[in-house]
Amino acid sequence: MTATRDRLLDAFEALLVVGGSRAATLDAVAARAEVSKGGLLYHFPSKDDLVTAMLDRLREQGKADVAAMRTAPEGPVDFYLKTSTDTGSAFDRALIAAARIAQECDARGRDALADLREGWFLVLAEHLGDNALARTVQLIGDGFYFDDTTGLAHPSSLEHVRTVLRRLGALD
Amino acid sequence: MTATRDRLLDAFEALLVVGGSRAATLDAVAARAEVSKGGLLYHFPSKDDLVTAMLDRLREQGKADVAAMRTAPEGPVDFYLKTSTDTGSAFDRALIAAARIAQECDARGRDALADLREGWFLVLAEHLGDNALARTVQLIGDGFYFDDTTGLAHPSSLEHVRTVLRRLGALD
DNA sequence: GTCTATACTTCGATAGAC
DNA sequence: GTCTATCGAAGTATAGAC
Repeated sequence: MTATRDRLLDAFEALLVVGGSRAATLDAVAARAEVSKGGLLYHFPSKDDLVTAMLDRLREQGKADVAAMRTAPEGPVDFYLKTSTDTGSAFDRALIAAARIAQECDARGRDALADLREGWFLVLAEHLGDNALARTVQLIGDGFYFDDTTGLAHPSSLEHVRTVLRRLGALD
Repeated sequence: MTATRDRLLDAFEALLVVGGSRAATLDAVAARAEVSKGGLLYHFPSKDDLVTAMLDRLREQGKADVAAMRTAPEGPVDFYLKTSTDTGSAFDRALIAAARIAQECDARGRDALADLREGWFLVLAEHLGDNALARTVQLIGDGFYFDDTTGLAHPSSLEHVRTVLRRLGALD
């Protein structure tokens, strides 16, 4: 049954998002997924395995996101900005969870995020035909992302950024 | 003697930067500051007190940074961008340490960062006379900051951003 | 102001029943 | 595939000597 497995990964991500790395203990994950700790450790023999599986799932979601970004009707830039601010989606939750892991200076978390960012950058650079502009847009997305993960998000920021990117011809 | 106190705060910050929240245990802080755990707990009766003191010191450094930003010869925008990427300064270390705390969903860490950001934003908005542009510059700084805290920084990013901001007239 | 020794809790992980 | 019981290590904090 893969249902329990995914429920455990969901619980792990949710705890990372809400309380950070210290809050995402095996006890807490098991309790949230309504499984005993023994049950958890059957699916993931160690906490490292839990982290790895979570990041693997994120990579899958990331591939789908990049594909959607390429064909988005509103264009890749606006799609990228919106998903950088969108809070609540499963992908967003997985992304924030990975950031918590990366903040513990875990190389796997950092690598997973780096690969995702590489995928987004390629699409942005190809669409804009301008590496400096693409990198700037990516940094703005990182900024949204940081603000989200830290609870610093400002409601009007997205519209402000759109205004400025229109001036640069990066957005319709 | 305030020397030991500051050495303990330095050690706490350094451990947060290098290894994240889980690595910054009282044992590790005491060892790094070359003090016994009992010695540490004399200065900071609980870990919460250690966090509070660290954030208080950050606020002091933050006031000085905003003041320097106002009078920087290169202008506040370039000053802000540079300090957002500058790794290694005491202020930068304190800032990253606060981000680690904020990532554990600690309200004090989030509030300290929010206040700092408010200070920077006011200077940017006043200098640029354009809230949308100021918010965009701030997000770019947040992006640099996120990349630094996660080990995702890209060496050419600062020059790329300068290129784009010159197009916008936000930089000489 | 700093140390050692120790109490108490929580964490990650193992063993074995069902 | 899931549970209970338990272990050893590590975490925070206290007590009391110096």
